Amino acid sequence: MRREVTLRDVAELAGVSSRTVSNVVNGYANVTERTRERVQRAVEELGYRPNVLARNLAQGRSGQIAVVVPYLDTPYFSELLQSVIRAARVSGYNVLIDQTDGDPEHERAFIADGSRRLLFDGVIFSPLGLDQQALTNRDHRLPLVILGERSSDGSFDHVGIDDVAASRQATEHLIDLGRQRIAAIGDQPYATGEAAQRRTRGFREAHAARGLTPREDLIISTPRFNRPDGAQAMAHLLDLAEPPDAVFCYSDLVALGAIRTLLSRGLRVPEDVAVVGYDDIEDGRFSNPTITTISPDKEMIATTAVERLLLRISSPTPPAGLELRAPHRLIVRESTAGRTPR
Amino acid sequence: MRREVTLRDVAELAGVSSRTVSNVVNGYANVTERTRERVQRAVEELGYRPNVLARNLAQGRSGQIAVVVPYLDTPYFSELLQSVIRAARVSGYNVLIDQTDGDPEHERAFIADGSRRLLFDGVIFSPLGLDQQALTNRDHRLPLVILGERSSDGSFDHVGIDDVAASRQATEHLIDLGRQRIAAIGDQPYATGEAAQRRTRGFREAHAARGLTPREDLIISTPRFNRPDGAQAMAHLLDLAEPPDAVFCYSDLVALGAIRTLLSRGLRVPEDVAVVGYDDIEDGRFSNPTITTISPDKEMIATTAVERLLLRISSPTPPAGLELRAPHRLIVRESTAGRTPR
DNA sequence: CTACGCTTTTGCAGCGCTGCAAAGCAAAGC
DNA sequence: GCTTTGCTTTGCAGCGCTGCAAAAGCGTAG
Repeated sequence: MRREVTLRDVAELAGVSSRTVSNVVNGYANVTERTRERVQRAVEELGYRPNVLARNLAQGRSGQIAVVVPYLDTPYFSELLQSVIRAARVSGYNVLIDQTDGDPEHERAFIADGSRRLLFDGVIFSPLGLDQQALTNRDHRLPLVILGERSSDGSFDHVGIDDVAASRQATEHLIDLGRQRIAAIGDQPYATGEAAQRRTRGFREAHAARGLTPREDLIISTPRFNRPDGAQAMAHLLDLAEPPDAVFCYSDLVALGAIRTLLSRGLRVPEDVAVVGYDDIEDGRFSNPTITTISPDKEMIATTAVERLLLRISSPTPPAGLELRAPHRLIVRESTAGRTPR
Repeated sequence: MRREVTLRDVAELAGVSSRTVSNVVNGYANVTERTRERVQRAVEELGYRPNVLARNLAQGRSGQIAVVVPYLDTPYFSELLQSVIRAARVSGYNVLIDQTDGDPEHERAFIADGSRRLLFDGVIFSPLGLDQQALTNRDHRLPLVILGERSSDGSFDHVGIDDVAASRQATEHLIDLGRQRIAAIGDQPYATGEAAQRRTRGFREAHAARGLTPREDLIISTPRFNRPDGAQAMAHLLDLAEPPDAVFCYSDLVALGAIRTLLSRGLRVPEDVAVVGYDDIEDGRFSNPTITTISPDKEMIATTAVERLLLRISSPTPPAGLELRAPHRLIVRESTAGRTPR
C-alpha cells in the first residue's frame, strides 16, 4: 500500500511551507489568492486528505461527541438519538454512538477508565447498570451529560422529564376512567432502578391523591422494559384471582407486549383492560389499538443535552451540574379511550 | 486543567525508560516482574491513562470500525446493529455508529472524501441515496463491506439475502392462499432503489410462475419503508375500484402501517386482506395481528460482514469483492394464517 | 577469563498535524 | 530614503505514543 500523502508532500509540490498548506486546507486566515490556488491544485493532484488522527492529537480535541445508550433497538433511544445527532451536527460536532448492552462493566469503562476520553470531547450517557457511586468516581475530565436514569451529583448535568408527575398523571387518567384494579408493570426495586422507582412513586401518589390504596400484588417488577417483559408480566396478572382492569406500563414496549397478551387471550382493550404506556414511540401510534402514553418532549431533551454538553466542553471551569426537566404530556389514544368511530 | 500524565512522567517516577512503561502498559513481551511492579505502582500513583489518539497515530490503526446506516430508528437496522456490535467486540474491535439520514452527501462524505478514514480501520455501510458510481469512485484505501442495497463491483464485499427469491416466496405464499388481487407496497423505480426493484422482480416472478399477471395499479411506490408510507399506500389501495385482497409489503414497518389502515377502516386481517412483511423485526411478533414475514438471518449477515471486514483490514492486498448471501425464510403468522385458537 | 546467546531495557526517530512566535515582505507614512 | 504597519509565510517544537535496532545485562559454555 502506498504511503499516505502528507502536508509536506503537498508543500513540496506547491513550493510553499507545510504550514501554509495547513492554512489553506483549514480555510484559515490570510492566504493570498495566488498561494491558495497553487496549494489547492497540488492538493488535488496528489489526492491529499488530512489525517484526522494527527490533527486531533495536535489540537487536543476531536470534534466528536459520543452518545452511549444501553440498547439501540429500543425505539425510545433510537428516536432520541435522531434528535441528538441533528442537534450536534448543527454545532459542527459529529456524533458517534456506542451501545453498552446495559453491561455495568462496559458502562464503567466508558466513563471511568477514561482511556477513550480523547476520542471524544464529551459524552451524553444513558446509564442502566451503573450506580450513583460509579458516576461520581469517574474521570472528571470528560464532560458528561446524563439522560434518563440517575440524578445529578453536581458534577454533571442530568436531563429528563418529571417521572413522578408523569406517572401520577398517567395513573390518574386510569382512575378517572373509573377503573378499580389498576396494575403497574415495570417496577425495579433495586439500586439501579431509580427511574422505575420514580414511576412507582407517581403511581402510588395518584392513588393516594384519590384516597385509594394500590394493591401490592398488582405492582409487577420486570428486568427490562421491553415487549417480552410486558407480555410475561401481563400473563402473570391475568392469572391472578382478581386480575386488573387497567395497567400502567413503564414503557410503550411493555404496553405493546401486555396488549399482545390481552388480545391473544381474547380480552378487549380498552373495554376489558385499559392500558397506558410511556415514551410515545412510533409503534404506539400505529399499533392496534393505538397506545395512550406519556410523551416526553424528546426534541427538547436532545437539544438541551447537546447544548449543555457543548457548554461543558468549551467551558474552562466546569459549570455546576444541573438537574434539567423537559416537558411531557399525556396523549390519550385507543388503548384507554377506545376506537373513535371514523 | 492539569496537564495530561504521560508515559514519560510515569517513566521518571518509576526510574525506567518511557519505552519500558509502554511495554508494561501494553502487556508486551519480556519485562521482569520487578520492573513490571515498579511501573505498575507508578502508573497507579499518577493515575496514568494511555492517550488513545497518540497510540493510534503511532500505530496507524484505531481498533475501531464504523457502521454507517441511514436511520437508527428503523428496527431492522437497530436489530442488525446489535449483532454487528457483538461480533466485532469478540474480535477486539470497538464499533461506532453513524447515521446518515439517507443523505447522499453525508454518505458520500463518509466513503469518498476519506478524511475520517483513519478514525476507523474499516466500515460496514448500508447506503441508501448513493448510486453505484459513488461507491466505485470512493477512497479505496478504506476497507468496506456493504449491507443490503447495492451489489458489489468487485472492490468491496456485499452481504445480503436473495431478495428476488425471498420476495417470490412471499408472493407465492399469498397466491397459494388463493388470493386473487395481490398488491405490492414499496417499489422504488429509480437508480437508488435497487433492493426495492429486486423485490418487485420477485413479486412478478411469483405471478409468472403461476401463470398470472400482476395488476400494475397494485404496485405502489413509496419513498421510504416506514409505517406512515405503508399506511398511506394502503389507504390509496383501498380507494381503488377493485381493492386488493392481499398485500406484499417490502418491510415490516410498511406492513404495520398498512395493517393499521386496514383495521381502522373496519377491515379484517387476514380475512379481508392478507399481509406479508419483510425483515422480521420484533414489532411484527407482538403486533395484532402478528405479521407473516421474510426473516433474513440477521445474525449471519452481521457475523459475515464483520468477518469479511476484518479480513480486509488485515489483508495487505485487498481480497476480491464478494457477493455474499445469508439465508432467509418465510415465517407464517397471523396476518396471513389468521389467529390460531389458543 | 572470554565468548556467546539470550532476555531485558533503552534511545531515538517519526506518525502528520498545529500552536506559537519570528521572519519576510509590500504598502503606507514621515 | 527610512521607518512603521499589517498582512503572509515560515520554522520549529511538540502532541504522546510506538517501531526499530542497538545496547546492556546475565547466565552458561568453552
